[in-house]
Amino acid sequence: MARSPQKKASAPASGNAVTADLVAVLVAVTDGTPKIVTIAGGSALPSGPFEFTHRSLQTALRAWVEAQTGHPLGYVEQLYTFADRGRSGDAKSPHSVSISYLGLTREDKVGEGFEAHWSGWYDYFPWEDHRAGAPACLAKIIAPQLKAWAKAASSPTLQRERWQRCAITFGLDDRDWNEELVLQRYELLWEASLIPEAGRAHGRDAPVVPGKPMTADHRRILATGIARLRAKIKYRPVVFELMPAEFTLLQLQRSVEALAGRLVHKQNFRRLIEQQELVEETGAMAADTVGRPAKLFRFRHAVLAERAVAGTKLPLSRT
Amino acid sequence: MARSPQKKASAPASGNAVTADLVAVLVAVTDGTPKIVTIAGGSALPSGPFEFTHRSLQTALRAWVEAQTGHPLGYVEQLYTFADRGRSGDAKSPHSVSISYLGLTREDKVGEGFEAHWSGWYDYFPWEDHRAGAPACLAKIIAPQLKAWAKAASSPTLQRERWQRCAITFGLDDRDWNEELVLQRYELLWEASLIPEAGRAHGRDAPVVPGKPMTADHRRILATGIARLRAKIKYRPVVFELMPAEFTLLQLQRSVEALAGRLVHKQNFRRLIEQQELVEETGAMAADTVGRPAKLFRFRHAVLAERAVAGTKLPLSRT
DNA sequence: CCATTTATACTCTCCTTGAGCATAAGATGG
DNA sequence: CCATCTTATGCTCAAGGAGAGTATAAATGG
Repeated sequence: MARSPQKKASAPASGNAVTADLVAVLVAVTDGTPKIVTIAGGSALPSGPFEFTHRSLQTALRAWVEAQTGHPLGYVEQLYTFADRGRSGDAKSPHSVSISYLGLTREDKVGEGFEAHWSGWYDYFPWEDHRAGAPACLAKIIAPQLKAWAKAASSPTLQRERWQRCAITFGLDDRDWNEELVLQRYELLWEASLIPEAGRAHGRDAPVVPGKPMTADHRRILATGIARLRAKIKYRPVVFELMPAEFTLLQLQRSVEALAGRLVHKQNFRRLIEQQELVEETGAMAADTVGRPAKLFRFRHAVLAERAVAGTKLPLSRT
Repeated sequence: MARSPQKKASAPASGNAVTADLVAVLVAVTDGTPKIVTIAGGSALPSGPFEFTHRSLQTALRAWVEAQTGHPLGYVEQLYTFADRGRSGDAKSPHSVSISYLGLTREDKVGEGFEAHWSGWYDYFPWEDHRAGAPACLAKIIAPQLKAWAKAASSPTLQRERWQRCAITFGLDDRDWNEELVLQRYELLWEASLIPEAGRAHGRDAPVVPGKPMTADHRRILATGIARLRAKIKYRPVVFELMPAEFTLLQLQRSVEALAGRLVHKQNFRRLIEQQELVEETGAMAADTVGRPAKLFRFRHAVLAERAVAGTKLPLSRT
């Protein structure tokens, strides 16, 4: 337990040595697929020890990613810090604080000859992609398993409460799907022992929920990152960090949809983008297109000064 | 720099020992004043080393605060993790990672005989309280200083950019005040060397911006906490963590206004609270009141199940 | 020319939000 | 008892925004 304040003022105490790790969720969107940098065959997020030769965590993360990709990292945001005991599964390992970050780039910026590569994030969370309607695995696998878990509660009241939580979190029983609840959904599946990482004693069957697992709590960190990004794109112009220099409005829309995991109304999307003056025409038209050619746009960097701080909006509001 | 991923998988590395500190922003609202727990005569936030006898950071923080106040801590949320080198100002001190938390309680829950006591948070950020209109210090002191700082930039373009940032962030030049930009405002004042903690070489005058300073970066952490809370009350029912069991709608409104630092339209506030069914009547009426007696309400804890996750709203939207 | 695909311009309705008016129900001082 | 002050509470209204649909334009490949 931390000492109580009357015993000390504010100087940091010594002793209590731990190690500090950085874990990064590095996102890109290519052809309507949100991707993340993974290592170890897609079973882990890139991570490494933080070294204090840097002025700050942010600096360290940028330097690390730049060394890996050869390009500066666009948007960076701290996600969460974990310090759970035995986090690595080994109770004897030194205690470690893991500081996770979300970073946005473009896929083409990854350097050569690295173990790291890009994996689609829906490989890890297949139930999160609702662009073609609710995924089959939701109704066929997840909902029944959650129902069974709810039924297994000790009292009828608890059973009802459990199921209500499941229904709200996963949009079951005709409730609306809320794409921002990525972390809550993952944690609920964990609680119900439907996630391999939960590693509890299971009955006859191993957990059957689809989705690729990851080392330690990396999938939880990824869930945190996805949730944060899905929330962020609605009020900050961060999507543009994931776009090429020039793009059509449909490409932009597809990227937003890829991240949010749901479709948006095309005309309304354009209306919002244009009325906020987030983009400007380049004058050129898209070349390789099917159908009527679209104008090419570029991000108006001026808005970063005008409203980086003031907020923007995308048509992804709760219904 | 962190090692690049191709050299390692995901097991935490040893070496690189640091210490982990917890720093807490513990908030209560009494009589329309938002307060925080401070130590050292109000010059620091409560902080202490994290010990790994706890399962998680959250657990450690709760235990620590409970030991101090004798009551469980209501809402807890992680704020940010700092690991800046020389954070404590002493380059030779062991490197330390500071993990900050926001916690909500009630003032009456503080135990006896502790150095810790409550300080009004506007003592540290006088320019953040706009309930009685824009504070005088904004126009009289801050705006001129910022203007001088902007003028001091090397080129006309830079000068304009600086001033535009100032105007947006502080709502100058007839712009709207955005109460959520607490951290950006503090950082801008820091950048302009108008904050004692910035500790740069100053000209003839010491910085003159009003507001009590704090040790190290504690005031920055407090700014982060205020900003987070101001954002949060708009879409999560967290205000109730700060209210007594029974309250009138006006009391609730005053608490929201205290946190947000701005007034809200009374009738619209009630409309929103009631139509979301956040509260229920207790049947009793407020006793010690002036004017027509108000009904007493209590928080409907059912909404935590119904929509803890789904979101709520308060009439504090951007205009 | 046709169907098909995508782009782009409008329209329409419903709901939310900000704001104000009006009335009710207490206390207080004369 | 009345006038006045203060707070509570109910109701209306107008403007703007969001969701959804219609219509037309511009390209492609038969």
